Order: sequence, then structure tokens, then C-alpha cells
Amino acid sequence: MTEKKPDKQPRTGTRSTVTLQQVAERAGVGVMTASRAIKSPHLVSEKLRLRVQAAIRDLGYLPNEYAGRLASNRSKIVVFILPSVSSGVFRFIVQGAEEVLSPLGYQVMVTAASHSLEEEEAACWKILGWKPEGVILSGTDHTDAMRAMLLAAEIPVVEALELGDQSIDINIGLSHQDAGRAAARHLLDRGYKRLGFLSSNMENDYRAQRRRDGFLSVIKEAGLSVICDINQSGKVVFESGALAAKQVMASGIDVDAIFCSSDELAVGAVSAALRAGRKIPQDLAIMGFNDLDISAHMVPAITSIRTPRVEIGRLAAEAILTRIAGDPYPARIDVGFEIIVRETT
Amino acid sequence: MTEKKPDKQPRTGTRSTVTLQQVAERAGVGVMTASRAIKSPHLVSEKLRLRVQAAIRDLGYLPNEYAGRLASNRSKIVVFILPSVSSGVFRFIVQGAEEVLSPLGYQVMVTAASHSLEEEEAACWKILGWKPEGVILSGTDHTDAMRAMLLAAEIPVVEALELGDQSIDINIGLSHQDAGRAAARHLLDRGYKRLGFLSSNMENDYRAQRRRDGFLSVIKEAGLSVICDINQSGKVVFESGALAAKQVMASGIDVDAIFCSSDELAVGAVSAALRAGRKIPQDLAIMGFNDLDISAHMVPAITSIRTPRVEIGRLAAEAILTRIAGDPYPARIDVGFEIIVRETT
DNA sequence: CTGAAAGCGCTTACAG
DNA sequence: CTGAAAGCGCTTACAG
Repeated sequence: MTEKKPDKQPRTGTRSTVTLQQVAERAGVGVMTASRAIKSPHLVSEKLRLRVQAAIRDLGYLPNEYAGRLASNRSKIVVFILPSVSSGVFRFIVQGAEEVLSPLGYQVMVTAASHSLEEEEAACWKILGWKPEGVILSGTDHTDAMRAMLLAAEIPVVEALELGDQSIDINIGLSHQDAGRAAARHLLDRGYKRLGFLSSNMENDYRAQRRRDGFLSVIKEAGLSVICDINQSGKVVFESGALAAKQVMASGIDVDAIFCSSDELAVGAVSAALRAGRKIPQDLAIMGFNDLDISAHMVPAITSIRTPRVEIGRLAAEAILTRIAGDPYPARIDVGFEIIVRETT
Repeated sequence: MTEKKPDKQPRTGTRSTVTLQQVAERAGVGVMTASRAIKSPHLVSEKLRLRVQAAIRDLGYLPNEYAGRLASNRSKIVVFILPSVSSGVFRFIVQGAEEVLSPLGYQVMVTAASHSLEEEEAACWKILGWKPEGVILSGTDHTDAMRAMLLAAEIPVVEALELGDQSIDINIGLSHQDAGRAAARHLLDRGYKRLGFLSSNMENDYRAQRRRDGFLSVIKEAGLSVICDINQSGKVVFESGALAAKQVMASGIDVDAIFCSSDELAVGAVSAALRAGRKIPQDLAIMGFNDLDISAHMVPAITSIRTPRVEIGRLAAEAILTRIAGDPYPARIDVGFEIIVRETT
């Protein structure tokens, strides 16, 4: 009773924000005109527009993003749901999308969900409250509830990176199984016969599983079998590659060549092999996936499979924009991949 | 006239969203109770809570984030304004902050502004419309207008990474000048006398300038002078390091050791030197900055200066949370750095 | 524990 | 070109 303000006053009492209303008053115009002077300046006479702009400056007015979005029912937001925000290949997708979305005034929001499809579903549920105008997902493996939720939202959905059989809406990516097959073929062509596969945390990486499938199938078709097949745990991928390589070398298994499910693993493997005194590729050939920048700068430079990751992001963004504009967009785009042969094979 | 709906109806007509109102009706409770069942379940009887939850499930209700934030005047958002979202050291800061913020329900928003202080100011202006409860910036160099804007917003502001003389609010980082000095001392201690400095795009990297200042000052104090001082342009940093190193080697300049302003440059330099047949460190010593994971995995492993970048992000987030809670937080935290000596020096 | 009503700061169809 | 008024979907002080 003593602490509180004596007279009942509106809840707004304590807010110190400058509102459009105040701008309009200061400029001597209606709020509508003030609003238009900001959003559609061409609809307002120069005289009033200038007065509004001056008022904005004087008052230090900042449009409230929540009020605007609530009233207009347009979020100008595109969300990503990815296994990781900043690591591996994902940040390049976000980067590519941001390059096309940001200049158009879209806000990009990224949510990470790496542990399971259920976690992804939960993340999706939360993020949909931001009423995104488009959603970009990784891969085509999702829970049925998540698919239903996305369908109900009636917004363009891009499943990126991996090409799947059933997709929710738009699917932009490449066949990771084909990439695995191509890796095996490359190694076989080079004359390697005793092939190994190396991955990390593959339980939650469906794309790596597909690469492995493709890799193994070609080996089998060639009448051979895989010599070692290691799934390293742990998140530090360079280190995982090094550990796995050490393990293989210590085991005495006679491997010719290893296909690593990512370039990070390949870097670690190359590093460990070199330190163990192995000659690459004579004693051991190593091949990676994704063709990260580092691969070309390792000595020896690492053979890898280049995926157009930035372009995937760009295309995903364009797909969403096209659909928002009401135009059709292909349901499926295969961006392909390319084997970059370097010194490690 | 023919196309439009004949009878004038509320603007909401076309919205297909499920609202709290509808949830409340279905559950047979007031909207207040429905709202509380979601936000503060402990304040609602189990019976009604269950009914509300069932209604939410049946209807597929998603709380509108804009309406909620507008009404409550709490954004639960922390924003970052950084030179880059996903590259170099910045993504680790975001990662560190996200680790502490996300579990508490805060949404992290990142804006990139890399070209100038003016661009940063513009980005700040825009992002403040989201009414963040805290802002994290990189470095302590900002325009006066930006400082004023941030002060007027009356929210905790953390300037991260670099320790400066004048900071807006909270400053968490390290002295990049001291780091540069330490690098020079390390190289001098190792017996190298003909030292070089290598950076890229230093115009917009105040921290790199400070490292250079420190580096040069120690060399001068030792009665020596820097042999080469290259500022490479271009964004591909591995490649920039390689190009600069090639340039130095081709020029015939007799350099003992090079301090690179980032590990990416050092990786490229090591790679180029190796390919040119130089022995590292005998023919040329190379040292980096930041101690990225890759540095330990290069062969030879790269000597670097470790900066606690994830921890900086974590601390920044904690600083903001502490201040939001109304508690005091130190104005300045020096997180220090550590020289990690490896094989390239 | 429960709820009616006011208010958050915008946008927009409509009428001048 | 300009503006009054209703509405967006929530939250919350207050009173039962």
C-alpha cells in the first residue's frame, strides 16, 4: 500500500517507449499517415513525410516489431530447424539463405535440434509460434506429427541437403547414397581394394547413414567387403577422426583406403596417419565428404566430395520467396555433387 | 464488387489461426485461465489445467509470439551484433551464449554488420525494435550515436572479445594488444629475430589492429624492426594466408617467423610454406591467433594464442541474466589468453 | 482458484 | 493524399 502508486493507472504507465502515436502527435498528423510515412513513403506527401521523419528522429522512435507483426499478420520471418546452428555444413546453408533473404527485409531465425526427431518436432512446435512465412529443414526424416504440423501451417517448407522419397513440400539437395557410391567407385578405380568407412555420431545423422549405405553397396557389388567400419562417438570431429585412425592403425587391420563421412574426420585421420609415419596415399588413402575449405589446404590436400552447400541455402530461400509470391516452384531439385580428386587418394 | 465478399466483415476473417480464445471456449474456461494454464500451470487447478491442455492438443493451438510479447512487454530476446554470424571466432561466442540462454527460454537473434561502424549502427537501430532484454556487441569501437541509442534503451549491454578503455556498460574480453605483445615475446624468446606480421582485411578488424600494435611495439622495444607487414585483402582466409606466404617467399625477404593475426591465415601460410619445400619451423616459424581446433591437427601443429571464446559468450549471457534479475555485475572482466606452443615455432 | 475488461503498439479497409 | 476506428491475439492488475 505504501510502496505502490496510490491511484490506479493504466498498465502502460511504466513503459518508457516512444510510440507511433507520439510521433504522429509531434508531427501533427494522424497515426495512419505516420505509419505510412514509414512503410510506404510514396503514399504520403513530401511535406508530411518530412515532418514525420523529423519527429522520428527527435523522439528516437523505434517501431515495435511485435505490434507491427501482430497487426499486419506478416512475420517476414523464415526459420531454420537444423541439427546444429554453427557447425559443419549447416552454417553455410544458413549463410546462403541469408544472402538472399536479408536484403529483402526477412529475418532469419535458426533453431538447433540435434538429438532426435522428437526434439526436432518439439523445436518445430515452438518456432511455429513466430508464424514464419517459410521453414527450412534438414533432410527428409521427420516425425509424422511434425509433417502434419507443417502442412497445417500452410507455408512453404523446404527440406534441404538430402533428396528423399517422400517430402513435405519442396526438396532441394542431393542423393547421399549416390555420393557414397561415387566415393566407393573412385577408390576402387584408383586400385584400392581394402576399403574402410569412418563416421562419427552416425545414430543421429541420417545422411551419413545413406552415404554409408551407398558406399557399402558398391563394395559388395564389386565382390568385396568392407575391411573396417567405425562409428566414433564424441562431438569434436577433428579429434574423432584422429582417434579412429589411430585405432585402425593400432589394430593392425590392413586397410588401403578410408572414406570418412565428413571432411573434419578426414582431416583428423590424415593428421593421425601422418604422425604415425604413414605415407598418404601410398600406405593409406583417405577421402572426405563436403569439401570444406580446409581440405584443399591440408598437406597432403584431401580428396573430397563437393556439395553445393551455400547454393542449397540460396535455392531454399528463393523457393520460399517464389512460393510466397504465389508462383509455383519445382517440388524437387537435385543439386548434385562432385568428386574433387586431390593428393590423399 | 463481384470478387469481394459482399458483406463487410472484420479483417480477421481470413486468418485461420487458432487463438487462445478458442482454446478457452473449448475447455469451458476463461481466457485468463487458459493463459495461466500455459504460462503458470501451478496457479491453475489440475482439473481445469487438464481441460485446457486437451483443448490445446485438439485444436493444434500455437501461442502467437508477437501477441504475447506485445502484451507482456517482455521479449525474452537477446541480440548479437557481430561482424559475422558464422565465421571465425564469432560463432563460438554465440554458441557459448546460447548454451546458457536457450534453456531459460530466451531467443537469441544474431545480426551481422561487418563493413563499418555506420553499418553496425544501422543494424543496431533495426534490431532494437525487437526490444531485446540485452545486447551483445563485439569490441568497444562504436559510433557515438550507437552508444547513445543503447544507453537510451536502458538494457544491459555487453561488449565482448576486446577489452577497451571506454565501454558502454559491461566489457568482457581480453587485451588484444597484450596478446600481440605476448606473441612477439614468444618469438623473440625462441631466438627468432626477423619477424613478420600477417593479417587480412585489417581495416575493419580493430582487434587485429591492436594485436599488430602490441606485436610491433615489443619488436621496437627489442631494438628490432618488423621485416614484413602484410595486410592481405579477400575474404577466403585460408587462401589469403597461403597467398601472402607465397608472396613473402617469392619476394626473397629473409623472414624467420611470422605472426598471423588469425589461425586461418596461419593454416594457409603453413600449407604454402610446406608446398614450397620450406621446413617449419627451421626455415620459417609460423604462429597464429585464437587456437581454433584445426591448429592442433595440422602437421606440423600450429603454435597459437588460445582465447576463451566460448566462455566469453557464456559470461556475456550470464552478465545479461544477472542484470535482468536486478543484480550487479562487474563492469569489466579480463578473461585472458594463453600461448599454446606447438611445432611451428 | 477463477474471470471480465482494458490495454500493448501497431496496420488497414474504408470513407472522405 | 489523409485520418478515425476497429482489430490483431495475447497478458495482467484487480476483484471476487
